[in-house]
Amino acid sequence: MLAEKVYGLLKRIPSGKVTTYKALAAAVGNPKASRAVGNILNKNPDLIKVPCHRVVRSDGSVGGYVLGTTQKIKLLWREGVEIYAGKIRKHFILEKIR
DNA sequence: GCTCTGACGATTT
DNA sequence: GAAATCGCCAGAG
Repeated sequence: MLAEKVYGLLKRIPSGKVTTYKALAAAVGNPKASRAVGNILNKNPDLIKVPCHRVVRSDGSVGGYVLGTTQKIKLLWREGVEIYAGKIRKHFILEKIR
């Protein structure tokens, strides 16, 4: 099950860093499943256990969030991630997951 | 089990 | 460089 892996990997993402849907998909062995990954996070069963707000789009844009992108950005800043013009600074993007 | 959906990605206007 | 287009995959109905 892809969802299981995704959640597992997400928990490994350190605070102050973010990752992309693509990297996440690649990490589970399916680089093209980025879309599916987003779909999974969207239906995220445990918003507390899984830091889904640390996942952004590969182009640097924030992407979506159940509580709204605004809230998402807010959370990221709180963790030390800088975002300008709705774009995540690439320096904070963890493209390789463990 | 088939069809539709979507928090995406890369490419092409 | 922004917007539309096509392709991809895993869940949900």
